[in-house]
Amino acid sequence: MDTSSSVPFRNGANQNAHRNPLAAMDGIAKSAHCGVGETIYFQDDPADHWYRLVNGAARKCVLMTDGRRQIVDFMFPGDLFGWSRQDVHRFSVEAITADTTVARYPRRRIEMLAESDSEARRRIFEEAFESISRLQMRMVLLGRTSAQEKVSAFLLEMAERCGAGCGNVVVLPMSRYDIADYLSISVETVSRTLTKLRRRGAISLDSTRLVQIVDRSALEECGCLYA
Amino acid sequence: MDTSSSVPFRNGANQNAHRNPLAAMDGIAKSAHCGVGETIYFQDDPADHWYRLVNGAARKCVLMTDGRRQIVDFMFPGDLFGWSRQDVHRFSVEAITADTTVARYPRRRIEMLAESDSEARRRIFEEAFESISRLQMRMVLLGRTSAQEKVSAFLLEMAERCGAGCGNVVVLPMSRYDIADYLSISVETVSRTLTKLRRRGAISLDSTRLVQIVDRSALEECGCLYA
DNA sequence: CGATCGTTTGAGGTTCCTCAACAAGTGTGG
DNA sequence: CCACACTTGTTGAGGAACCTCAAACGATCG
Repeated sequence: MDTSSSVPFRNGANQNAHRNPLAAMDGIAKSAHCGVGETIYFQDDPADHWYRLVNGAARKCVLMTDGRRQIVDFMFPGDLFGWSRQDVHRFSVEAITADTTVARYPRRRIEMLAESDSEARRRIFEEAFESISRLQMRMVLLGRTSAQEKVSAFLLEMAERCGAGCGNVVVLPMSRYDIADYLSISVETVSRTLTKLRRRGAISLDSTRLVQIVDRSALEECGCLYA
Repeated sequence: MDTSSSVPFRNGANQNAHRNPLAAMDGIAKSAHCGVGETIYFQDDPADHWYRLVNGAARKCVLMTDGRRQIVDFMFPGDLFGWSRQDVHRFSVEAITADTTVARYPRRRIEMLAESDSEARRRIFEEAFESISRLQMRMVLLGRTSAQEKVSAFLLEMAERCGAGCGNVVVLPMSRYDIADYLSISVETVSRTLTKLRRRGAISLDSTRLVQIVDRSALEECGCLYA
């Protein structure tokens, strides 16, 4: 937990240019490699940069006054984050995997770009709407009452967002603790629920982080309750 | 529940021009008065209009396949809603109070406005970020485990968003059922929790819909756990 | 090799959901 | 005007789901 230290940013170009509304600015973007648990930006840091995840995975979290942690979102390659209407970030973002790479864009320059380039502007807008859409879907997920529904929906979401190929094999980059804080249930319940899903034949757990969706409809029955 | 019928929109200008990034378009906006329970737009309706709540209150909801309803957000005067990256709305919006008034703006015209008017564009952006910010805060709220925390946070949110004057008197426009579906707890628990808060002297319930915050710090202790 | 972390499983306790009943308020029709 | 149905809100009892505490195991790392 206390391994967190701020990430040093370096100049450099980025790969992963697909789905990147800020591609025109990649020349001046600074990129950084982060170790596991390293903080990309802290809660209450000045919000004068936007970020784009180039590689790896990251978590966006809040720390409560009572010590509990909540994960608001996970970030995967291509995701844009760090925008804010406020002057400071209301969440902190930490790298999850060892090979995490982030590109950092100056907020002022982004605003200039959005002012001058209507195509870039349109794509930034789309990205923002995408973010709203994902948040609302996630809200529906969190609204689920039972742990089974939550975990099932989580697995389907991960298969969608970071699944390999066919979409039925998921390598989870995050720990059970992260999943628990993301779904607002206890670690033990996450673990128990996964075992239960495995016993039922809905998934197979080849290793702790490697989940294979065997019976997708069984998961959807639990976790995909909105029409 | 089945009183819902689509709202007939009429031409007309709007009051409540404060905090309205679409003020320039009010001339062509159509406004409508809605009765209690009337639907402003349905889930899966084509998303070719934006809306702004002029008066009253509304709820944005999803209907699950198992019959449960979830309320994603409440809308109050000034709030902009109905935008979507998709072609169809993913939620439905229904009026809560009898005196609800909504202004409807054609999406295509909004896009034109955003293209030509940089000030309007900036304000639309701000409104979108505000929406994201509120959604994330709400996610933190939903992540709360106990019913007390949820209800406390809810009351504080309502005092903020639709409180009268000093911010300690709240006239709730929504029913206990709405609150339950908003917080993802049962109606009975909402009712029980409110009585418990009243017995503790944190609030007073002058009538079922009229809540007065007596001991704000007691609520904040429960419901405002993020720093 | 010991220490720490992540994961899983068990036992007990608490919270909340479900079912049920009841009271108060509202609208309708006779 | 009252009887009636219906909606909304409150309270109680029982049971299920989940949280907390605890212990054990494997993996990783210094």
